[in-house]
Amino acid sequence: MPPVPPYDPAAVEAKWQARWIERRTNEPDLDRPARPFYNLMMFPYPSAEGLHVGNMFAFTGADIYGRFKRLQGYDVFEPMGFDAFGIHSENYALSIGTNPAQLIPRNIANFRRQLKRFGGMFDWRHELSTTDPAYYKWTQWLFLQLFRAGLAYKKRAAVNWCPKDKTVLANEQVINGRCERCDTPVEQRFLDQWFFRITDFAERLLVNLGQLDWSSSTVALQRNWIGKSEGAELVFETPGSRKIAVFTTRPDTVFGATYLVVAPEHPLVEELIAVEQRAAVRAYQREVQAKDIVSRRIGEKTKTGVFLGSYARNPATGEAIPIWIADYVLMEYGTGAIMAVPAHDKRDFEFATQFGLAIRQVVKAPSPEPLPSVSEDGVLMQSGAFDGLPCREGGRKIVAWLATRGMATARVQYRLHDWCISRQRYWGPPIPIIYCERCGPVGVPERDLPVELPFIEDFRPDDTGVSPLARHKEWYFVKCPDCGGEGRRETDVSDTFLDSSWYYLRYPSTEFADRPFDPARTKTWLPVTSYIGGNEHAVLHLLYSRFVSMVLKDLGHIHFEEPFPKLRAHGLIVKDGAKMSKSRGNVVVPDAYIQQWGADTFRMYLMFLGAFQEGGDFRETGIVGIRRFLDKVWQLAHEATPDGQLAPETERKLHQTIKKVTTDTESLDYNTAIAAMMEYVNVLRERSGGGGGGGGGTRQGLEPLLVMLAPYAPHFTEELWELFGHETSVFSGAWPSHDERLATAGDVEIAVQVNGRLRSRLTVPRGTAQELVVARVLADEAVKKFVDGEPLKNVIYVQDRLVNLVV
RNA sequence: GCCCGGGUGGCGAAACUGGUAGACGCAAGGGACUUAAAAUCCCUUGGGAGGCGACUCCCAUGCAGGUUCGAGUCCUGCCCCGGGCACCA
Repeated sequence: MPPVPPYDPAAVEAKWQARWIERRTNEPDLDRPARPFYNLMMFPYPSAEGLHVGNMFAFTGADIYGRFKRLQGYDVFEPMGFDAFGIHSENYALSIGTNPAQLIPRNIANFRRQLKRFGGMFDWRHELSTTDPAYYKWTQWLFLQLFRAGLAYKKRAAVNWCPKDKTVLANEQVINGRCERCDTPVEQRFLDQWFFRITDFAERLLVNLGQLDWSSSTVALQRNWIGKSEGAELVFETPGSRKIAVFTTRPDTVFGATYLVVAPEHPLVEELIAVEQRAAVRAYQREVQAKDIVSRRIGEKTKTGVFLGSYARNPATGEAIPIWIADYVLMEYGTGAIMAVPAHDKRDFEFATQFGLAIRQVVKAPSPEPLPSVSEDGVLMQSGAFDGLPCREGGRKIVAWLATRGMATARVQYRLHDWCISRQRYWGPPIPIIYCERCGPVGVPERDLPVELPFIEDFRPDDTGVSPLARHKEWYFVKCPDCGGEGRRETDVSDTFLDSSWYYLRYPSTEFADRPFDPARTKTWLPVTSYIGGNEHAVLHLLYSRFVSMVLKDLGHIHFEEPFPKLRAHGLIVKDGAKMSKSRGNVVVPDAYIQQWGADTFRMYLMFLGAFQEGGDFRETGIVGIRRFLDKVWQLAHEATPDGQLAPETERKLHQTIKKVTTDTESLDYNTAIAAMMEYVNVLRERSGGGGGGGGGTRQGLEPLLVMLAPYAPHFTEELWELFGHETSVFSGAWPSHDERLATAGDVEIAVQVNGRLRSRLTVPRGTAQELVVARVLADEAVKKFVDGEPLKNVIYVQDRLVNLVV
């Protein structure tokens, strides 16, 4: 027998990557697929550091699934692209003094090289980048669809402002109330911003969650984010007949409302200030405004607030109660005003204690507990005619009673806010609006799209609080498309999440310059068949994408409203127990590992690290185990005989392996699928008389293994598939099916217990009847010792698994 | 504080609807081959006790209880770790 050539991953992988391109292996027919399968993974942000192992872990897992579906006979479309706009890129570009327009293409080129090297089944004909004018033309189009449908509007809203850098900061750039770059305390500033009315879709976004086949963790994150609360709006009247509406989830506690709090920005504040409190209130309002948004929202230890000097009537008790302003009440939630029930709310209790306000208990908890007692399990007390009622029932009755006087309405409240899409920055698609002195804000007509982002030498944000685009005069001043009069462009760019909210629609249609997505292609390929990504995008990206799909469906552009009926979240790869990040300096780049071990080994190693949907800690010990496994398969294949019957045990193991690898790959349990293939290879090797020569397996035993292994180690299996004389790709083959009869043939070992404790084992043919098993067990010395002549009280028999004698 | 995960050998992890805990892999120890090393192959490996030995018994899945013939798995109450939300009324 000739010596087996060594397995040289670099050569094998280069050969097959070239051949896949030549043979167009990864390019499905997008127009006439027999069984379309859109295999999507979350596209990366092309950082300067390059693709890290976390990206590769995610993409490998998704790629395995796509290749698996391909082998099951689907026409799998697996595209890849780059999410390259945004503050991330811009800040990095600022820090190294390069324009992002020059930086990003370099980063993309590097990512593309890495993505090709790891062996993904990507259809590169359909690559896209969100920074490409051919792409963002349609991002702008999307904005205009929303604008024309009345779903985009402008509103003054608070932003974080660094007074030293004179720029708007994203929330992530504010660390402990200070600018992450210069450490200056950050302030709130109010600027006009574009918003999308996503809150109009809150209920639909919530209800639809019920029909989605998604990882439960992701569903929970979305549900929390939407944050539906059911409660009531109650009205408190002032002696001057001003009505102050409050939202509460606990209308049952209204008899315990001893004061009101309104947000410092509440429009009624002006009318409610008593003369003698004017100075104090003004000072407080200024103090609140000087805080940044982040630290205001993340509760501080001590509460602050000021008495307005006026009173309102509690609609239940008729008492006059004081009105305060405090920044623990937020203008953007509910009505911007609350009824404070210090006995039954932690925050109100803290505030009341601090300022010496009345505390009145109105709920009696089932077991005595100190105030504040927030449980809804108790019954009402000190609540007039409602005493003794359980909280929930009492709440409903109180609302009904107050409603007769127009003082209450049941209502729901969501915590979801409208989506602010404006960014006073440079690196994004310009929002396609022109402000005309005569016509107001006018959408840029479609024929004038894209509104190209001009190349600006100095793209730093400046002290005007508007985007650097405003400095580019010939870009900034334009004619109004409606009346031809003087106009100016909107200088804000849009949020990166708008770019990524529709990219899955673009992939199948990238070659069409005249439409965002081709109707026929969209009909064929969407919604996405399988979407795999990380939970870091569980909320914003996925929620915005769902919202955009709903809008496009309502406007008649697409035929579905849920873009991702099936979604799986992969786990996170961490390093030394911590998330990989540039600042921690623990980012692991895959290149060196691929260089040393090859892409196939490294792919499998990442998948073998732990459960795909749970993630794990990256270590390098153990890579060699995968390489040893591949070497064994390589050896077996080279020594394999062309034919020959499989031994019964081998055949049984093969069918068990097919069964397990099929179900495990389907459920993304890649680590156990790999383990099953390892077990099978161990059996083949025992059969063939160990390694180092002697026999090898047979092709019958190995070909199904190669197919099952192909999604995991695509280059490696192509090479051996070819060795076996196949002229087409292993991915043109068919996934093996198992024969249940063969998989379960043979003997089984049964556990023998006495009183639930394992005392012996017994090997019998599968399917042996209880009587026979029990008879043999009772004859067993090891068992007799424990039964000790006692009569059997009970015998538990689990077919083919266990017998338990109870004495 | 609330909502998700999770806690199993020296390490990464397995374990179907409750049914032989530790599959698979790493590391470690011993042996074979070799002038030697690497590579490869074979054996051992949760802890404890007993036996020359094939073996036998006890303990063991974060902690404390419970349900059950039987619990890593179900229930109750705690502790710890990771992630998300967070003054959301």
